[in-house]
Amino acid sequence: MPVATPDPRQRAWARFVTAQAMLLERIEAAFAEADLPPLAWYDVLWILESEEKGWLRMADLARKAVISRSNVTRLSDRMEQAGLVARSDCPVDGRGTVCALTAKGRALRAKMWPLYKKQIESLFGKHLDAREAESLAASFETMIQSMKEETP
Amino acid sequence: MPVATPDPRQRAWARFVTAQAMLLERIEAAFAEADLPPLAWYDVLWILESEEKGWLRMADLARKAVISRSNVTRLSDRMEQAGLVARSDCPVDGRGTVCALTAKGRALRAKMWPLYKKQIESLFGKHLDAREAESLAASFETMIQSMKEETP
DNA sequence: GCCCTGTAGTTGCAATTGCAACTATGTCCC
DNA sequence: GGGACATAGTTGCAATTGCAACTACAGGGC
Repeated sequence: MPVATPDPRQRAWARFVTAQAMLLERIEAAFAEADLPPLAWYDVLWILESEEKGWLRMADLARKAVISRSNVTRLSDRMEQAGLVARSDCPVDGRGTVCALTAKGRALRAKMWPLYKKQIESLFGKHLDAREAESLAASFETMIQSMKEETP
Repeated sequence: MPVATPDPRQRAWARFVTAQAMLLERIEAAFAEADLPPLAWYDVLWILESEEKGWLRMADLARKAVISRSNVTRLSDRMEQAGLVARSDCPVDGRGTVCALTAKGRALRAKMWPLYKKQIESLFGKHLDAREAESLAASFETMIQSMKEETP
């Protein structure tokens, strides 16, 4: 990732990559230090909690969490063992499995959020004014949308 | 990462996390498909090439690439085996090791760049105008700086 | 010079990840 | 209804990563 390049887009990319690595590293460290599970667990819990129904098919969960199919399987293996989610056969598709949030999972997410929020604010949000944050959110949203459509 | 939250900073963070995962996934896939090494290799090659001297102490390389100490060791093990870098004892510090770019490493970076550039442009740069790119680069730069200073 | 403490890099080991099978089921078409 | 083909999820295996020792050397105080 060129740094001396005059192209602002490439500069933006270079900073993005570095910032991304540093931010996630710090946040994971903060969770670990507080004896909390990794960010990926939070992500899954939040995704499920955001669903009205409280559950999701494995493949949908994978897509929303942006992780591979085998990765969701393993991740939910561990989370199920910890009692945070519960899997069961999908009633409408014999091949499918649904992954549902448990009360314990909901509680853990709630417990993790204050720390996560604090980290987001102090490492990330603090350096953005409302205007920049909106713009950044919009830009990333466009990229995400475009990548999603890429292979529909 | 709350999505329905009204706070634009949290929205920005949520999109950032998702975009980051998708972007890196796509780029890694593009490299893999072209039978090229992963992004981390490119990073190391570029970091070394950006140094006037063409080499760096292991710890500095780790810091610049934002990876752990043991990770640089392993990464440079593999890259050295591939002939892309060469390690030797540091002349001024008996404990140290320097990692230097080889001609082959330089060549590989040059070979990877066009594809990488294409990906950056089509997935990321395309969705930013110059103004947004500048702003984004500046914001991330601030975050990076702040995190670096955090533990000096 | 010698001891004590700190730093550089590496390595062992356990955990996580990715890719390529593999199994089971659904869907389409005849 | 039966077979071909696609899809959902899981699993084996190899590669990568992270953390905690561990070794080797540096630097300061005596």
